[in-house]
Amino acid sequence: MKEDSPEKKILEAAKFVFSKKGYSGARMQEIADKAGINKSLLHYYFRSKEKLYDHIFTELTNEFFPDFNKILVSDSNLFKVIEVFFDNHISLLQKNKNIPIFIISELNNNPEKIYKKMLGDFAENSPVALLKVKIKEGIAQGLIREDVNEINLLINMLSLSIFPFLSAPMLKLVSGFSEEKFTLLLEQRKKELPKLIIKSLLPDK
Amino acid sequence: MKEDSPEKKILEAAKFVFSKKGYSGARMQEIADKAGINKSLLHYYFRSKEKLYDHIFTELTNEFFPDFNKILVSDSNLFKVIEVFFDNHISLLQKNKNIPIFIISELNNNPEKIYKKMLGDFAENSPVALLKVKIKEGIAQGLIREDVNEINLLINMLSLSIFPFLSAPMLKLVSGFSEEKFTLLLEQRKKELPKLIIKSLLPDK
DNA sequence: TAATAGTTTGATCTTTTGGTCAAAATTAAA
DNA sequence: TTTAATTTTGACCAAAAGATCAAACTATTA
Repeated sequence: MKEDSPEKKILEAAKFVFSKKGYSGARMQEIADKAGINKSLLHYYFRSKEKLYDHIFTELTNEFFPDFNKILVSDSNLFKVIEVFFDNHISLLQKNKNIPIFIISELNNNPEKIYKKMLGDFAENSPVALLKVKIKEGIAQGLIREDVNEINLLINMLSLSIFPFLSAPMLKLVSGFSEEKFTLLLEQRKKELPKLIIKSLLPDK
Repeated sequence: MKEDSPEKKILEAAKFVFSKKGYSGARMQEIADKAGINKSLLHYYFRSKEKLYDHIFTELTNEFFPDFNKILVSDSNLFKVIEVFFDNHISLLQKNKNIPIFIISELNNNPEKIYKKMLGDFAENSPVALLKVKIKEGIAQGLIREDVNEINLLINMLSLSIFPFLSAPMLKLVSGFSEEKFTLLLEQRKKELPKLIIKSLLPDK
């Protein structure tokens, strides 16, 4: 498909508008305008708003979930996995800044849709299961506390990497955070967060 | 205002629908149905959808931001402040489970609106400024590391307490998390998260 | 109790918005 | 170069959704 073909332009525009305003907030007219084409052409290529949305949904989740899973699949130990996770996951989000708000919104409006998608993408190797194995190994080696739990760990890791992207608009307003300052903050977090999480796993004393 | 007055019923219904579906996803008809009244009555009491939304917006943020601020205003030391924060903040969110998604969405569609609200509510005593003072005290006493930064600390605290509510629908699907199990998770986090954060602040060794 | 003010409703209007369609323009094929 | 297929457009349609209004109903009060 050519770079500036109508399809490409539509998909790009739709991705932008849907991910920013959600399904109900998005307007076909706005997408058409942004793509520089007639509204009818939208329906020519993608029969309906819903079909177009489904395209975007698939596109966005496809470029996100598999990468997300790959990050956790690794043969290194838990500490290394955590280090790599924050670096890769935050980098991934930097390339798709509005994926978090999109997925969180979708999750609230259509939990089943995301769930089905995840079932397909994660199948056997769910992040939760993977973490569980690594944790068991760590405990067996006496490297981490015995009460470490995979769900809590995953929630903490996801919280810390995703939340800044959800609150980015606020950050930008509050502290006069420029785009560059935000980038700096993220780079700093890529290094600090693994330390923070690992410290919390270590046995006391 | 009486408990079951139309106004009350409308506000309750509107709060539910708006916070679940957002402004553009909400339907006046649905609000009317949920309130058990005629759609015209909605317009009789609140001239327009936007006006009604503004009411809800004010109501939701009013019951949230001031409490949020109160939590951080305290004369105890940083560690105590952190402990109290997680307990109170998570409890507050438990009583308003869909506030996080509402505010995050609003933040993305209308950053200025939230910003103005915060400016009014926080005025002089911004949480950021308050944390900064506590951190300085802690550093002066040699209790915490010297490179601790108030923005990062606040982001971490907010991330860890808010994110579970944003991803609750997923949790409920993935691990067959029931409402009770979710509550249990939260109670556990109220105790674990202060430890996690405090550990990350302590000087090495 | 009669009159007035306030409340509630159903019908209806208007605007917004997703969607269709025939015709024009463009590209590909014969 | 003519013909056929494909793409693009503008005009229009229909449904959805917010808003209005006069009439009916209820409560207040003079």
